Amino acid sequence: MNSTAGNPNIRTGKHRKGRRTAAHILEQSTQVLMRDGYSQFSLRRVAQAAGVTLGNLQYYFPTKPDLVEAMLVHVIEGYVETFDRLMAEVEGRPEEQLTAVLTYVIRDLTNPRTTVLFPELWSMANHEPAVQQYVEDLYETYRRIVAGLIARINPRLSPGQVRLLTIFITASIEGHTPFTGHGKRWEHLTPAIEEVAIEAYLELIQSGDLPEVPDPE
Amino acid sequence: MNSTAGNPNIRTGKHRKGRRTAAHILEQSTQVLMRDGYSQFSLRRVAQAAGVTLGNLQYYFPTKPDLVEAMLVHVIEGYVETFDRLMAEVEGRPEEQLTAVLTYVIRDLTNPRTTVLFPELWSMANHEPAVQQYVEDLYETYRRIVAGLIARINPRLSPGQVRLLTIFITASIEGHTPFTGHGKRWEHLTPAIEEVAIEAYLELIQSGDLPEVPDPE
Amino acid sequence: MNSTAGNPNIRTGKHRKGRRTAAHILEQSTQVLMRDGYSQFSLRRVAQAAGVTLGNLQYYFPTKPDLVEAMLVHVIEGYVETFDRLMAEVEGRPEEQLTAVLTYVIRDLTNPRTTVLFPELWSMANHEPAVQQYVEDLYETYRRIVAGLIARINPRLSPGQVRLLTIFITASIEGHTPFTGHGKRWEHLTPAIEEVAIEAYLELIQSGDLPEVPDPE
Amino acid sequence: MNSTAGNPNIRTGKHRKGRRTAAHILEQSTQVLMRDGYSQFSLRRVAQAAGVTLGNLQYYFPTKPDLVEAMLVHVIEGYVETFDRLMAEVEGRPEEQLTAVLTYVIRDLTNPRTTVLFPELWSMANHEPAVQQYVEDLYETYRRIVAGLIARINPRLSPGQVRLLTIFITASIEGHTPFTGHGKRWEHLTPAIEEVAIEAYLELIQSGDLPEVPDPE
DNA sequence: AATGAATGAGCGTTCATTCAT
DNA sequence: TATGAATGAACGCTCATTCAT
Repeated sequence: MNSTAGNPNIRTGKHRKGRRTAAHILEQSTQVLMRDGYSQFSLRRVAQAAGVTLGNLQYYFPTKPDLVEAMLVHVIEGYVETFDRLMAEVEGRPEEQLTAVLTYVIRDLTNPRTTVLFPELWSMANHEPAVQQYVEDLYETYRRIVAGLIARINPRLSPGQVRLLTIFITASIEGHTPFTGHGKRWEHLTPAIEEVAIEAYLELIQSGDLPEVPDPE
Repeated sequence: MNSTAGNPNIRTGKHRKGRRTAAHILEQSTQVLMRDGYSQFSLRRVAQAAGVTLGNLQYYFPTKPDLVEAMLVHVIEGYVETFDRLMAEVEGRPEEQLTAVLTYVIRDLTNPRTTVLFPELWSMANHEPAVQQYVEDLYETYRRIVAGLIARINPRLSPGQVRLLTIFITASIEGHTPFTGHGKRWEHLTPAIEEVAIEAYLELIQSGDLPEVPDPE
Repeated sequence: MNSTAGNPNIRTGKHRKGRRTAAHILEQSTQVLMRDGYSQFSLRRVAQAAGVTLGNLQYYFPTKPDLVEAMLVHVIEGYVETFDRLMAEVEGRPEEQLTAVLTYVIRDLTNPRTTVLFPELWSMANHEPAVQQYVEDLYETYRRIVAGLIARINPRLSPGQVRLLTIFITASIEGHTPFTGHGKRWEHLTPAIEEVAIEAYLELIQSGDLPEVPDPE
Repeated sequence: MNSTAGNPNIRTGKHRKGRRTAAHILEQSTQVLMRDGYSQFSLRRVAQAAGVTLGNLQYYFPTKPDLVEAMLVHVIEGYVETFDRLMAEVEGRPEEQLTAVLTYVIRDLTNPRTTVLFPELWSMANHEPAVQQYVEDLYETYRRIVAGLIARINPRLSPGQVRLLTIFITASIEGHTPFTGHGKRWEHLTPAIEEVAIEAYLELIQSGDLPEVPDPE
């Protein structure tokens, strides 16, 4: 899957060298976003971080939105790939699989990249619909996995209830980012949070004690 | 309590007219932050939104950090006052009081102001320590209220367990902002989320089925 | 002599308090000029240095040129008064009087005020005719004293020769400011320069070995 | 010798066109400094004088200190080259060589560039150490030439005496700038000053009648 | 006599973008 | 592919000045 297939402005490189340059720019672009925040994110900073000239950067990513889009796709691809790998690895009963997935996600919040990047994405999504779309897509991928496992754990749940539980669980976990993320005041509580969260969520799924909600279309 | 007492650069106005101007700038400043995001937040935009000249804006808030700080204090004060009012109103058993507080907070996520402002604050906090401090202070105020109620609901919980539960519950709720907030895809699930969340949290508090964690100092 | 008699914009104060304020502003104004240079000299800085509000400063000195003019007059008055006092003190033969005057001037170059202020005045004079006029007046006062002594030391010199010698001697001394002034690399040579200079100048005056120049009008 | 070798921020142009633009900016920059003085010296004025956009000017000289430094180097290089040329031309006995050098310098004071630029440099040097350094370097180049000739004219002088005489002579000459420089009241005395000065200095050198001073290290 | 409030211009600087080479 | 050159707009900030209080 070519990640930037949708944008004809972006050059991902025809020769080997060009491909490497484009990939390197994307990597450094992400680093700049993490280090400086979107408010200080500029093409010049990215070019400097990547060690290329401004002109050359704009040969690959002609405009700022082009670069941002490509970077988003790049970042999100990384997470999607990780999910795919994770799902290929975990085996056993659905309870164990869900535990593995949620454990991974909760621990990943303490990864500096995740701690910084996701709040950045949430705020960007509030002002740029394109970003909102990409972020939603990533979360939907994640949620589909979780929803599948929930449905297998408790087959009596209606589709609407599965969806509700999925939203509740995944959103709750994301909420820890600014509090138990990397460098945050409560980072050291991560293991305990892990335990409490997973136990509470499994209990909630299994009990099925949920309000009825209309099924999602 | 004078909100800008700490910053001698900021002028809050000595005459009636000046006081109105300064207050008006702060309000419009918040609107600009909500509308455009921090990456597009500029003194010129704020001045235009407030209908004052750039020079006049900087007469009251000489530097951008000064304005941002004052705006943060202004925004946070609003939330703190709301908490105070809320706590003065709710009566009854601690279970009912906690239910009232959490219900309020969950519903408030669908307030456009909250939906937009908090992700902005989370990302800003990652790059500007001063912001991190202010945001932490706000959350700590909120958490102290929640912790007090939790301890009253289940007096057998150790201080460390109370703290753990408080972080878990408050962080989980915050996590819904990008998903059930104003204009978000799952906003319509807010009432159901409310129900699930509060029931689950109360159950968790009462059961006391928690890992042991060192008590906070 | 009221120093600012010529400028109707300037208020030097009617009551005692006002006079003190105006004088204090002038003093601090000079300090700012010395410390920051004319390129960084602003009404705001002067007001802050003087501990008065901008508005109050502009009550006394409505515009920047007004303040600069008053400050110049203030500074120059100081030097003129010093000359007057010096001439009242020195007695004896004209050679000794001249020696006393030149010694004073050469030593005064190492006064921080003189070291900094005069180059400032020279450069300002090149761009603002009003400054040029004031500076010329000061130097003319000084030169008249020197010229008088030279003429008494060697009465055979024509007026043109006296003038020539006066210019040569006074200009030569001024030239040491950037080299033997306060904090300058050759400041420690000041005593030796003093000796060489005065001996050479006296010899020159007494020998009368000078080109003929037209008498000054 | 590449004049801007020390500053990696400055672009001197890699293509023919860019080199011309950078050089043109430097020239016009000097003109603006002469015309308006450092207090009115701004990047916008320089850009306008050079007929380039502000953005383009800052492409070559990213900051104001960068431009000032480059301009200083440019100006000083001009004087150093002139000295070199002068020394290559003058022949004969050291007395004649010194006469040629001092004559040149005294006459050069009436050059508008010199008349205006040097007082500007002296005052700038009092507030910006970098300028002080550059100016000192220029004078040291000049002084070394003069010192060499003095030592040859009177070999019995100690190194300390040579140094003292050099400072005295060169400083004295510089002092005439604000008085006999271009457009100054006593400009017409330049030829007579020339005669008096050189004769007096030669006499002083040859007599060797000087205080003893410690030798310079 | 003094302060507070406001304007409008100009400053140094950074930026996204375009284009020629 | 990549660099160099250039533009024009916007940014945060400082300033001289005016005016009401």
